[in-house]
Amino acid sequence: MAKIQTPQPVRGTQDIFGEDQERFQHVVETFEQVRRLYGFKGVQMPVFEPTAVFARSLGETTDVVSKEMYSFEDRGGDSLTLRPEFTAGISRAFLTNGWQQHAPMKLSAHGPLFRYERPQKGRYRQFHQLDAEIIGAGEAAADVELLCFADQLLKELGIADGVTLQLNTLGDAESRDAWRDALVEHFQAHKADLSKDSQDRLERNPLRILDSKERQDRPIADSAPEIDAYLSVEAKEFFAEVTEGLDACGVAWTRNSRLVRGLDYYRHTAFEFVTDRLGAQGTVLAGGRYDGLIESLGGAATPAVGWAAGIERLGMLLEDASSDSVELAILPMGEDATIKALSVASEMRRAKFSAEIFARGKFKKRMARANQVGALAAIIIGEDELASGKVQFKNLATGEQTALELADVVEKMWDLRFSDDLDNFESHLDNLEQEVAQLGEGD
RNA sequence: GCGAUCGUAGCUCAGUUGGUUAGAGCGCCGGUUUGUGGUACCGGAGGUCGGGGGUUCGAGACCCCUCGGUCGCCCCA
Repeated sequence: MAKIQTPQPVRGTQDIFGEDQERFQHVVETFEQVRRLYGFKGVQMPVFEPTAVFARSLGETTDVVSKEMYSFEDRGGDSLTLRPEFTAGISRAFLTNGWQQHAPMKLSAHGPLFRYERPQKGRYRQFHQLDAEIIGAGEAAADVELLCFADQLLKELGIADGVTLQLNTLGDAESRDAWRDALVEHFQAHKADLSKDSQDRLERNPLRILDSKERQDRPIADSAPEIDAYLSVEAKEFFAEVTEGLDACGVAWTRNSRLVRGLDYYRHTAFEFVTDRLGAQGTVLAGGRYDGLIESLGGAATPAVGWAAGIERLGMLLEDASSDSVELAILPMGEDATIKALSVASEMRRAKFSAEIFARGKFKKRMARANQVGALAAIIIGEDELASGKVQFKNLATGEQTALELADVVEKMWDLRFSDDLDNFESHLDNLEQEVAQLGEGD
């Protein structure tokens, strides 16, 4: 057979394995746990949709649609797009499945997303997000619940330290338009002093000048009119309800009146959980209220809020990855023992212990391997054991070794697992106590 | 899309102004010890020097192109 040059992976894609995979898995599992506490139903969405789902919802204006989507024609000639986000697809599903009858709906999803961007750390062309949406709820309590969910998720992941919730309001449609006009007027007046990039932004996306990184833009951006002066009474009231709710839930936040969203369908609440630990990709979880989106997809005006968070970025912030551990190592010696090991292994696995057979290489090496994977105990099966019907059971923590019937092994393993869990629990408690003590000192 | 920087073994890297068969540590496999986790010593496997082209008697090194990583910018749904 002719050999070909081994194909390289596609730029910006990753093979997630080992420690990275464990981090990834931990993020997803924690998300699934917390989402249940808040009553969010999981949904599975298609990975591709008609291009119109994203093009229409995003407004077909920006680079986003024209340059950063994976769009292609399928064999039937339809234009399809690999999903670059969850929100538009979920909104489409809400409309095409008649989910209005269930409103308000609390939905959560996670999976791969695709954007044609220049890869950097924490930024890939195929990446993965967690997503939470509340559709059909126009009240501030929905924003609060969603933010509490996000806050608790970050805390459960143990990465809330050094991550701050930045919060802003974009007001309702009239507030937003009035503010936008005032901003354009302000920037127009100082156009000559703006950076080249920001002069362009003035045409395309003036709100973005507010968070420009150009030094020369800062004075102009910082002196720009605040949204607060343009908020309608209702919008002001709405924002107050959100912040009061957050305070009541014990969610820490800071006001960032420079925080904006690029797209027109955003209303009221906008937020980002930001860290300085990931370089230029500091946003770890972001979202807002998008009351205008579902209407732009051809549905009835439907209020909605949501957020999304990058799984890779969350994973990078985790302290350390807990690895999948093997509880029981089985070391057979000789062919007959290997067969026996297979039956012992399945018996142990049916008893809900993770078990692994180490049959290759020197015996010494295998024992070392058993130790390395963190097994609580090892079972040794050789000719003697085959004859006697018992196995050697070795506690790898103490080195203590005894001959046992298989039924007794199960019992021993329960004991070992229990005391192991207890140890972990106690050291976890110690850590918590230390943290509490430090908090006390800080005050 | 723009700018910068890097790419040598599974991993981290060394490789003198271009000069014979490309090295080290860790890891892996084996031996001293074919029934016990550590250490030591000995041995072994593993490399299209990211890829292609060029300059040269000679290229891992120099030049061009290309692919990929990283860090910014743009964008960020």
